[in-house]
Amino acid sequence: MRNSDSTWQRLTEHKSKHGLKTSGKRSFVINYFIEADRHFTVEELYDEIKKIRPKISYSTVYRALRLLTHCGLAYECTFADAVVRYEPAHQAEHHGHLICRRCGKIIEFENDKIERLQKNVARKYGFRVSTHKLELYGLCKKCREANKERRQ
Amino acid sequence: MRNSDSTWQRLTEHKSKHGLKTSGKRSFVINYFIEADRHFTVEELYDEIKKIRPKISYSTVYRALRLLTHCGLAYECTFADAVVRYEPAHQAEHHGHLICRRCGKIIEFENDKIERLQKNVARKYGFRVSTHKLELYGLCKKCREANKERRQ
DNA sequence: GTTGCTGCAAATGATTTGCAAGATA
DNA sequence: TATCTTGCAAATCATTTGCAGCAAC
Repeated sequence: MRNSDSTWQRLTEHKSKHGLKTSGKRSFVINYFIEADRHFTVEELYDEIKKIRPKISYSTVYRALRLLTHCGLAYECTFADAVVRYEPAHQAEHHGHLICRRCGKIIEFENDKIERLQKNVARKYGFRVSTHKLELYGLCKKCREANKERRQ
Repeated sequence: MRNSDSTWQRLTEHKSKHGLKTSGKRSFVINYFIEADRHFTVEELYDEIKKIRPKISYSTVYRALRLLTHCGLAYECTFADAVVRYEPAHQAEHHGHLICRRCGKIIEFENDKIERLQKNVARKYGFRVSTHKLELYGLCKKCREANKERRQ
């Protein structure tokens, strides 16, 4: 399912719809993001790409991410640290995030039951839900243990 | 429960702990926010306050909101429009938001079942959850009806 | 050849901060 | 009097944009 033909199809459509040309640099950024299939801050993405293709500029990374957002292949997501991150859209659609407040680790999860309950709640208020965002903040196992040790 | 003595107690503690003095302007902003008991962007809060106390500056509003955040009486929350909002802490702790993508209306809700399921999921991954954030985006009843009318 | 893409530097917008003057303790 | 608070303007930070030169069609 992931990064399926439909991803590339959507890109092609977007390209022809907006009269875009193909460019090696932009393609590289887009591919890198899609293949990595995980969260990035702009800085993280730029730094990783710079190691491989040092001539790609910050602007190009920004512009590629904006393109991905516009054609629905990436979502902006802002966790509690107020830093903007981008995540592959197929991931964003049906999952929540577990975020460790100490080490910053981010785990994704899915849960149909929660989703069904969300829809019920929404209906009660006359809403129809199209997307949702669920973030659970706390401490992961490692960090809880690390905290314990420090206290001893 | 809301805006109980403990709110003012926490403010007093924070004041003495950090050697703050009492100032009419800062108190006004803090009071206004706490009594209003709802979400604000900085701009919204500033604009409303300016009507009543025109001599209060943007900086003062910013500084008051930072103070409230630091002593745990307000939370920053960023919905999908990427605009920073502040909300009273007692509200943030146990509820989700329903957000209409068309008119921007924000409704709060609580749901124990969802919370319990969240804790279960977290446990499965070794996490202990301290706070959570649940946002459901969609269309409210009014906006769905408005959309229908336009289509006819 | 026309139009899009890129890097750079400059612009923008939100937020923070330094500082001098005013207010509180 | 000593220290905190305030408004203003300047600084900062992330992000966007104008433009001249390069690249794709």
